[in-house]
Amino acid sequence: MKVQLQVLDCDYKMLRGKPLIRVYGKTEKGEPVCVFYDRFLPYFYAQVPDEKKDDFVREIKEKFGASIEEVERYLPIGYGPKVKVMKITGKDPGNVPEMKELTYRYGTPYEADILFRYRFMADFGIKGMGWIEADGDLERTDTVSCKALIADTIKPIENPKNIPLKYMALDIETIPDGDRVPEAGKDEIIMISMVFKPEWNGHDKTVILAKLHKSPDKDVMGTPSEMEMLKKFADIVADYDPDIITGYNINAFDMPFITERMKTYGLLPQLGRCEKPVLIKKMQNSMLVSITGRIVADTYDVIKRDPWMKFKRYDLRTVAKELLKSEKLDIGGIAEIKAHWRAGGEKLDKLIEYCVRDSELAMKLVKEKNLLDKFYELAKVSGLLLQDAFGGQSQRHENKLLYAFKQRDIIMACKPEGDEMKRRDIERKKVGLKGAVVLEPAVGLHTGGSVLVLDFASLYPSIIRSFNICPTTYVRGETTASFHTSPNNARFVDKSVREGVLPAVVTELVETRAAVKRQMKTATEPEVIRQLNAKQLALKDMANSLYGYTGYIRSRLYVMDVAGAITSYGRENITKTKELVENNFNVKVLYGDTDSIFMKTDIADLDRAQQKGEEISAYVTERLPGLKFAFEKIFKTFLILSKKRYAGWKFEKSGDTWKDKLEMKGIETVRRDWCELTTESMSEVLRIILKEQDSKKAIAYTRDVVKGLSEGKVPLEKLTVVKGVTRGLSAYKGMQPHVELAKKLMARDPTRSSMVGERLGYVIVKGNALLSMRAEDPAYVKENGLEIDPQYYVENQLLPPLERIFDALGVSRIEVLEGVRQKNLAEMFGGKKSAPPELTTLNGWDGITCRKCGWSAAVPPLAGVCPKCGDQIFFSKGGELGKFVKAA
DNA sequence: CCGACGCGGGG
DNA sequence: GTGTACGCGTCGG
Repeated sequence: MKVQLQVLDCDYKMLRGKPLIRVYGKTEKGEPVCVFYDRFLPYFYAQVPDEKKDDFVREIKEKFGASIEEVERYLPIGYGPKVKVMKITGKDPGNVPEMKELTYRYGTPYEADILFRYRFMADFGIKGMGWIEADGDLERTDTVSCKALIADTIKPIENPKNIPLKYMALDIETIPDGDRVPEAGKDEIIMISMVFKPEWNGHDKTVILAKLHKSPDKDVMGTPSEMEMLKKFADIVADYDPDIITGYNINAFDMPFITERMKTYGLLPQLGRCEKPVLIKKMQNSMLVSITGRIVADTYDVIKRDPWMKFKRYDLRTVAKELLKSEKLDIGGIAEIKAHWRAGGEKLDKLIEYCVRDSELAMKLVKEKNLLDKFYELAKVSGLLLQDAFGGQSQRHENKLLYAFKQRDIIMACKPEGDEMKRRDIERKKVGLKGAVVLEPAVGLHTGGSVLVLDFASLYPSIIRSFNICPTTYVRGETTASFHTSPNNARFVDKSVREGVLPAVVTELVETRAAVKRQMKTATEPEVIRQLNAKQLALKDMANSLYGYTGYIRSRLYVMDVAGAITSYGRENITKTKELVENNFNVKVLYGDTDSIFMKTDIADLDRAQQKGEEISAYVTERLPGLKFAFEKIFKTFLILSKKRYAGWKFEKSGDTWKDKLEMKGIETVRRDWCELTTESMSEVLRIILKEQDSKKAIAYTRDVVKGLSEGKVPLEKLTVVKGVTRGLSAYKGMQPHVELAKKLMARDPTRSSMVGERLGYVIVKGNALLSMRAEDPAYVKENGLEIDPQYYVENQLLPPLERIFDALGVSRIEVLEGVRQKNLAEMFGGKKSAPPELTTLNGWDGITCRKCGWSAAVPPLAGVCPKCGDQIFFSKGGELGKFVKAA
């Protein structure tokens, strides 16, 4: 029988001494199917000097029962003819690493570190999320949970469709004792929530608890123990049979935790579509979770890595609020989970709701924000399995190039190991890899006329294509073929001699993208347009990052000359362009970076300025073959502080109206350690400078803010900086304001068991203590009439970013602050530092002391406890102790 | 301008 | 599982 399916996953297992490939996928009808294939063996290539061949062949045959065939292939690096290499076929993929090491002792292995499943997929032309047709017989098996077919033939087929998948989002709650992050070795899971799309047996969600619980809610289910809950969880996963498992930070937390808890009870964590248990791999920092037959998609991972999604913090609270306008449920801090769990009743209901909400948010992120679309397409473009498409760029290029090399009879190099990595490190330190050129900026504010910005559309891909740059066209030594020399003095054969693989791949990516964009214009269904857009983005990603792979130190195709050639052409190009425009047009180049040039014209009219831009674009493009220098945007006013830092009043045409916007690069107005006052002042100063072109007004505005600060007129909310307490307080080494505040809060309220997980807002109050010690809770400041420290806010929050701006305008700090009332200035910068107000009222007592360690001081510390030992402190008078100083 | 730490998310 | 794979910000030199 024949079956067609979209490929979700692929693995292999050894069966009766032979590897059995298993391709997991879904049919058009949405039925999960696994295709077996048992006639494929692991192989790789070896190049061994003639005099060592006999020994090598004998040893590898003896040790591994390998069979050897001599074949002709091109080598991956350097232009040259095919050479004779040995194709070594083994019996077990597990032996290949050892065979590779053996080969290194005699010569050079190739393709000896390609994962077996990718070896198979590349040879059969199968791609992740692509479609295949298999012909074979139904197979009775208990190793996979879905229908299985033992295939005679497997081949890729064309089908642009994406099968609707089944999604399950999950979230667990645990209750560690004390101030710790939960540890699977010690702490129990108390509940697991799951959200289903589409629904499971009439449930769109379900929550299971690690204790018996009667609930009128059909979606809530108690179990006698954690172990029973975990069993139930595995049952639900098997019964629902999701394709995608998602959740927030499940790779680093929930999945490893569940897996380990199951193991402690002797339960095998089989959550996949075969007999293999969940595989958790911890790398230096992050975790890798593999569940065969399914895809684990961690929304946190996806969002954190997406360069387009920038947040102050990447916790679920922040991300959900920004992206979904939906919030996590508030249960009063993470430490409250235990109390809610123990209390039962309504409190437990609330905790259940809290747990469900987290799963719902993760599901919404995936489904409403279509977070996975691009990864489906990246899988199809690169050939990687969807699970692996979440990884880095390098794997995508590696796999894409493996396919391309194979089609051309070129063998792929292995990844660098110990010695080779050392060599590369040293080479890089010695020679260096020169990057792009950044033109010296004309620092300052540019007004009058306009600033045109033009840039080279996909510069590096264009260079790779135009100059046929590739490891396979790189000339080493003598050659009779015709070649050209790059600005960094590397030689590449002309395209007429041999087209490079990189140029061919880039061309395919760029042309496919153009075709997809054309399709988008005629498509009508939103669903289709979305998918096409994702595909277009994936193609763009791949095309633009291929250059990076050539210069990546762990690349299989790392040749400094090749990476250097691309950037050297880039540098030459932008320098040439600068000359071209300055010599032939009435413009002055103000700045340029890598592929863009900013030029000042005296044309104020937007339409005429654009016309000039188009003119320049055509002129340059005509003179630089293979590249397109495109008009991008106009700035009416442009402020440049330094390389990579500028702001401009941008105008872009949409339809036939001009839309304006303030654009900022490298000048952040939002940063997590800045208070709102700073953010707001930055934006306003930039707005005044760029839109009103009135630096006097900007200075006056700044003075007003400073004045407001010194007079205590700025609301505390605008001065508050929020930071999260992420670990136990004793785990912090250095001094951080929010941590010190947390310590104070704990001291003030002994009922608090932990601050971990809390987000603390703080302001800095007046005083002599170290900065961090002067962080205070805004509410406490209000209640007790404390004063904020205006000097801190002016010197540390407000002025540093503003000074950089005024600097570029040639305005000094003195000028900015001039005219702020003399009294305030003296108070703030003049020297004498005022003590907290209540200290002046210590009538009758002459100091403060700690009875326990003897610490003493003239003024009480804000913490209200001894800064040395944390014990209670007392008023003192002539050696006798007074009463306990209660800070509140 | 560097190299080495260190941290993120989760309960 | 034929794997070794961050990336940015801060701090001290």
